[in-house]
Amino acid sequence: MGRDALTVPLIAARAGVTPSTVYRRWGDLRELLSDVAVERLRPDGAPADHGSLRADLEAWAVQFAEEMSSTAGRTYIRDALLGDPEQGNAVRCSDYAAEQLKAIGVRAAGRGEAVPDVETLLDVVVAPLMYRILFRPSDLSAAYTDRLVATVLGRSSAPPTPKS
Amino acid sequence: MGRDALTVPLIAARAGVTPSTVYRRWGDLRELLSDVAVERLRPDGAPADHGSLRADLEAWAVQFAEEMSSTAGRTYIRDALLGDPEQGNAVRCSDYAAEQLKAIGVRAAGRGEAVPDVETLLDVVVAPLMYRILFRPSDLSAAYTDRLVATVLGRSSAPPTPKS
DNA sequence: AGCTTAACGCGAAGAAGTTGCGTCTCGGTC
DNA sequence: GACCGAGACGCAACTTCTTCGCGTTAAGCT
Repeated sequence: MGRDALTVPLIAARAGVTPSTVYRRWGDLRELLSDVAVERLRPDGAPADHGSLRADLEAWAVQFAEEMSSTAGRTYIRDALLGDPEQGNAVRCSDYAAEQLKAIGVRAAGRGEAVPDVETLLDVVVAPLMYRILFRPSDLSAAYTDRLVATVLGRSSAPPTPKS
Repeated sequence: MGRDALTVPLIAARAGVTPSTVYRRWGDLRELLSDVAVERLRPDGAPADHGSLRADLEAWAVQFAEEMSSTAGRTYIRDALLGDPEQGNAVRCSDYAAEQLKAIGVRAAGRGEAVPDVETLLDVVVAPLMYRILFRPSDLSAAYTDRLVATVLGRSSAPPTPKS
């Protein structure tokens, strides 16, 4: 069935309940889709270990870019952003990325590597990717993501203001 | 009247036409709001001249952050993003920022200053601001925007890959 | 066992979205 | 100057979604 032809009565029928139940629980189709989107955007597991901070970040960024820039990914992002005016679901999406980056950072620190702040990673790697996905149809090639990672690694790797 | 209580029949009545006319022309309330949002997000005029590239960028970034992070601004951004699956309106918003940055850059070049690439400015200054506005409720203080500007000015100011 | 609370189904009423048809106006053409 | 085609709009009927009150059921607690 069509994605944008989705309606609350259809979902209710599929779920075996009446539409009023769905309306009472979620109040709106957008809120429901927003919750669904957040669930779909949740990362599967811990980011893969490639042996070095740079390799981990590059691999993660490439995968992130691919998933988020796909048609399905962009739909989920838009749904997540739209359905919740309180930004709760948007924050959740950002937290997913932050958690993954945090895990990569902890692992790198275990290897003795200098690790950039998560906030810095969000600003330098995630934000440009997301901005381009949402606002500009551009190529998010591995070369581009690698450049972003190189930027953040070439910079002050241990900022004086740790977050935790 | 309530912002989210807006409906096509209301708009049609205000415009003195029948709802079917509005539906035929825009097809959807979201598309209409998207077009309205883009119009509202259009910058008023050329960015102010403060005598130096750094001052111009800082002033522009602060104003941009204030406007976009306000309740009205975020609503417009969301409307613009949401109403157009083809991303045409989102691209338009990004182009607005790019044009402003371009103007600042041209002016700085006229002064003999080294000017960062517009793409770089978008990645380093605009993207983090927009990402935080959309995904993270954080303070977009002047200190933060200044730090973003300092980052982009401290970096390679004339990348080897000019865009135009 | 009896009570409270929350959730659901049901059905009606209201509002929004959709469509086909007729009319009008604006161009261009003979 | 009259005719004709295209596009846009109003009108109205129809479908679908959305909301709401009421009665019922099931779960948890005393």
